[in-house]
Amino acid sequence: MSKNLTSRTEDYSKWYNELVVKADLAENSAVRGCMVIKPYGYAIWEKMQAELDRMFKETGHQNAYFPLFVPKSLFEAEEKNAEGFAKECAIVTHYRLQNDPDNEGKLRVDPEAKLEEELIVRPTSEAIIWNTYKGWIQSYRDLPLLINQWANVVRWEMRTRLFLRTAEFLWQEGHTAHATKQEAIDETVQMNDVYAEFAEHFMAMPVIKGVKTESERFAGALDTYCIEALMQDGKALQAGTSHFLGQNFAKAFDVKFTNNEGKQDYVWATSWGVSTRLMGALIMTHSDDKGLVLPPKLAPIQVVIVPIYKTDDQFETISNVANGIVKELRSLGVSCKYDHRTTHRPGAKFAQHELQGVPLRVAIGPKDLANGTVELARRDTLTKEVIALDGLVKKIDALLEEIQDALFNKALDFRSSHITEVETFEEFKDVLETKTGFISAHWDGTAETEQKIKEITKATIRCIPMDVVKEAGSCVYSGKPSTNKVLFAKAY
RNA sequence: CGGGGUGUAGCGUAGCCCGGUUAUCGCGCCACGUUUGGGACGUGGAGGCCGCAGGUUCGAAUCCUGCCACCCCGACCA
Repeated sequence: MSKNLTSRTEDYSKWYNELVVKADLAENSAVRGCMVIKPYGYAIWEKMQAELDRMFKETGHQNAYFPLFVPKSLFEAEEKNAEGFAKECAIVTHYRLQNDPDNEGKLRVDPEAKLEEELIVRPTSEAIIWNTYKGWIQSYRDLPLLINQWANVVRWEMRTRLFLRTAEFLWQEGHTAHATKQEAIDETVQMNDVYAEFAEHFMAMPVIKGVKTESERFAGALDTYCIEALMQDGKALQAGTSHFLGQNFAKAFDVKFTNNEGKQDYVWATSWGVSTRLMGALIMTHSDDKGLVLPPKLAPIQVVIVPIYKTDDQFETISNVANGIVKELRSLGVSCKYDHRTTHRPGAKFAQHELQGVPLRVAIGPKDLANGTVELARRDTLTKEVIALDGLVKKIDALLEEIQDALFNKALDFRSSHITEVETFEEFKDVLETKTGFISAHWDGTAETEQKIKEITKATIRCIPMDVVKEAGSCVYSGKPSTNKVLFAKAY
């Protein structure tokens, strides 16, 4: 099992390098904490993007694009939001370079080219988007406005972590405007559900849907809904969030509309997002020591065929068989690659495809040609069997579904066995130390208790689950009355 | 910004304490040959401002000073 994967990249550098490299572009690197996503890793992101995008459109959303730069005056308009992000902003102050008179061959910032107003590189786009919406919304007939943006954002974190907290990351951010409070709340919950469905159905990653406590809430939101996943090392990961913003942004950016009674009102808002952090989640949910394990629905290549041969004649015959299989699989919508490289031996190819997490591998050699068989190997169980070439394609099609389910069930079993109900603080600390995972415990609802528990144990309240059972109890820390249990965990 | 650690070839490293031939080894890379059912083997080859800048010395990867970068632990973190 791969533990503490992202903070110990050196241990996994071999296969991490297949996906991504940490940026190291210059000696005095300003791009520190960013990442270069290599083609194979990006192909996984594209698969995720495509499915999410389809789900957004099925729920009535459209894509649009807004500027990278946010003028400071706009950024500061919604106070809580600005305050929340102020400490992690990259700021553009100048627009021109010039030759450095004191340092030949070098450039310097032209002191004459100072911007009148600084531009903030978006850490999130609420400000620029709501400023734009102001001009788009006049009547209830313009609502709801359901827009999503695929973009990059920059958050200058003091400490970065590959995939989970990079200084620049790719994400999508949905920003919607509604005529009523209830409609906005419904949208917030709906999009959280979409995220949960994506995580479970495509990533094969079970998640817990819930609501954040006030202290974990998005800056400027009235409520933050989230999906929380559990990684193989027992730490929780916030995999997606959906925010009910109330009328905060509408008031800050003066976005009013005339309702069907002819009265002016501020619109109700939501925002929701998931990022390349999901790739970290995918890796840390399924991978093993041999490398990635990808669920078939997100694998850029679902089946790889490796030829084993001695002579050119054999290679040609095997290639004919392989190309036939490729054609058949593709007609079923299975993505398939025939690895006909002559520069690598079979063993090296096997290892590489395992590293890249290709769900199924077919090997064809002289023995198979003689017997009318192939060797079929599963990435998730690392098992292989020799089966008849006849019926192979059907078998593969069924097996891909089986693997998708098996991965989800394995992850679900792991999570189920790592949710522990505790009644006392001693138990709480003990489970955190020895067993890890989620802890379900009573909490008195105060930020003070939450803070104290965090200081003592480093565990935070991940969420109040949507399906929480109301039951009277007493707080695991303070002993004060509580109406329901909440989920704690150490988190990334 | 505090505490600790590390910088030597694309990657991983030895050498540093105690200065002295042409800077060590493995992986990877290139050429040729033999190979090919789980990361092949042999022979040959390429690749180094030893993090940067000063200093001490006949001589510095090694000693001294300053700087820079990275990693880990904190602080911070929709």
